[in-house]
Amino acid sequence: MPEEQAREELQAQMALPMAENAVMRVKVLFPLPLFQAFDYLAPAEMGLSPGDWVAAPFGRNVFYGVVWPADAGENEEFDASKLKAVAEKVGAPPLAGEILDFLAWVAAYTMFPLGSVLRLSMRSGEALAPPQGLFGYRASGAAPDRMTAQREAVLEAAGEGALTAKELAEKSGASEGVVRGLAKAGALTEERIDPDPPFAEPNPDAPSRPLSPEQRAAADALIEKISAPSPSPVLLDGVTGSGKTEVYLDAVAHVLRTQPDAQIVILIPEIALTLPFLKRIEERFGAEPAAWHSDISSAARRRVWRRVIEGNARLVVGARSALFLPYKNLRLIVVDEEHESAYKQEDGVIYQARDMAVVRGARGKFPVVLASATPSLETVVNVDQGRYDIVRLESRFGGAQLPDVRLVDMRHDGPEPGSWLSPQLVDGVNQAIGSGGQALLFLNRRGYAPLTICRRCGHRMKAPDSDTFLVEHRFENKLVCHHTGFSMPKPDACPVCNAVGSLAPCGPGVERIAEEAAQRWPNARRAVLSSDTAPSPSQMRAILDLMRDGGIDILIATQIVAKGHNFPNLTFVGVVDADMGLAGGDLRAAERTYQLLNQVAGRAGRSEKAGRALLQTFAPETAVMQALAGGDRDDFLAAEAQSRMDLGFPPYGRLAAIILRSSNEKLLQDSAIEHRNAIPRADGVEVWGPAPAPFYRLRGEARMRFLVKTRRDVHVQGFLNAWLKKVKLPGAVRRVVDIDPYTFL
DNA sequence: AGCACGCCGACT
DNA sequence: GTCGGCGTGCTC
Repeated sequence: MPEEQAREELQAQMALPMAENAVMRVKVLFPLPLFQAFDYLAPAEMGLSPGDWVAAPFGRNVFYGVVWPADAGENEEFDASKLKAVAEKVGAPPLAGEILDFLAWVAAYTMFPLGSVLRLSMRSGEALAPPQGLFGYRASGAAPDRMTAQREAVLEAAGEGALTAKELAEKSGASEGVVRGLAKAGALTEERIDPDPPFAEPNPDAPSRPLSPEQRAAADALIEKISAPSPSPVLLDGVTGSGKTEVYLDAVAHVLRTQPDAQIVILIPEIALTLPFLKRIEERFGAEPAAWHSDISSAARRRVWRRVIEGNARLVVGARSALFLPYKNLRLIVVDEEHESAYKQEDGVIYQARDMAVVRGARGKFPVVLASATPSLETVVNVDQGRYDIVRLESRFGGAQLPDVRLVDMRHDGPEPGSWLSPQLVDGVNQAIGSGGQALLFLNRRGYAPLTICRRCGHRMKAPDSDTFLVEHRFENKLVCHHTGFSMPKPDACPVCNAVGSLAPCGPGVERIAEEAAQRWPNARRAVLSSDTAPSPSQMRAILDLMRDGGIDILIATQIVAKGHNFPNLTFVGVVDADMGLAGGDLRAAERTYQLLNQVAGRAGRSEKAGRALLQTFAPETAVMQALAGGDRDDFLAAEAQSRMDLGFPPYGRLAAIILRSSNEKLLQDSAIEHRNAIPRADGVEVWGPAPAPFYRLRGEARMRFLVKTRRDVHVQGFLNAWLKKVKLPGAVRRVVDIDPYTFL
């Protein structure tokens, strides 16, 4: 066994006093779900230090890992006979800067294994392997001995840069054999091509539209704040349509200009928004930024990862996972739409990317800019308490007016039975399309009806392996579970009482609103936009472009429409069910409703045309609805803050959820009881549960939940560690800790 | 994450 | 009598 041999050799060397043959011990962390790094032997001449990449035998495999810093005060002595040797040092640049510290912090905070957190930084599996030999061909200028039509076509196709045989064959229509033949004949020269071509340098001074005086002032204020020696995070608070993107891009330009080695990442919440956003960045800086999200190809992933760790990708735009890339010299993070719940990662390592961005900035002593038109309460409180700075941008760009937002009290002014649109809403649409404008009907619910109920026995149609109601999708004649993706044809008879034709749709989805719109406005050009009608980004783009260009009179849409789109001719927005997000006891429900509806209403009147929005609600007196109608965001936030303070909820207290799940219900219940019996007594801590999680059964698994609420000064992780280490988990029960839970599912 | 070790049901 | 199910535990 070469491994054993290597170890024996190293151990033999240890006995020798010569320094150049000395063996040292290093800690190696693997991207596996393990809580600690493991000790290895390595020859001193390998010159390993923390952050270096190595390959090391672990169990029966050899894995890539990272040399990890030794714990402070760790024993210097070690038993070499128990240690294996590092297999090799990998020729990739080391993890540098704040990242090791940051990863350790995230692991301790989220309570996930350190190795799992490291994996977030290694999401390009093959990036550490030596680059595959990739050869390309270019014309040598020499003519081949014999010329044929196909050879001619290939030489014609060979251009400035080297192209692979495959590319040349595709371009010329000849086979790869012809290409190789020409290379052999000396008419094409073969050369290695870089599988990871570098990113073009962004130009901070590329020609761009000048900022308005207000934008200029905001950009200057932002630049001043981020240039402080030890900058605080800055909230860039700008109403929809104020051009805050241009403002923070100006700050990005400043960093690019003044720090020639600096890297910058802009985090955005939605992958669907990436393409148009990338184009915008490219226009501003005259170069394509490095894009990172879960959907990119493995080749692109590898390229970005390598260029990022080398420090050669200076501007990265990405989804939340881009925060964990191994930047060589990260100097600025921008979190766009910081209030978006998409920043909360819910599978694997559970984290809040916006909050972790702030942590990474603090560890690396660089600025973090949080941008939003409707900042989260957490961020606003951080500003009020002086932990964050703020820059405000108050007026809409180009003289556009904020829409006039009013409420329809559904208790008195609701629609006729069998209809979902109140007379006022119908009137709003009529006025808009009658005067050559466009209307948007917003309902954040896919499908035709959210619930199907048997009129005879009262049975509600549920997914077979989950506690979720099936949503009718009439276009496809299916019943669909929106949580698990289960779907079935809509049955003719009730599966419980067998009554034929008794299954009745309850409540509206966008498809049902579309049906009503078709009856009311048969001559208008209508379209439905949801993830069902536009499953791919390009289909979505097509509908949005059609809307922008005036090809649609009435658009019926879910929240897809809320962000980042500009419809210059949209003059009316009707919100079918403004109360929808308020049900369900989520502590951020009101805040999210405010953010979403404010954003939707803000779609109207983005150019010179005045806009109007009507919100149908059964609770017009609530603080959210009053804030939406009166436009006083600060009053609303103050009311929200007060109620969270009264309840001791975040940001005035801390929350954590423990979720136990298992397909073995008996084991799950026993384990839940065992957990309850082990809850330690602690000052300033309340534990609720065990309670069945909402959707108790999901994909055949049952789930129980504990909710922990503590005072802000309590170290929740310490409490949880003390508690959870007392309970041994049966293998069939999975346990997940969610620090700062958003949804309690 | 892998992978082995270890105890209980249907097969050559 | 064995093959193999996946529950449990370990990897420097």
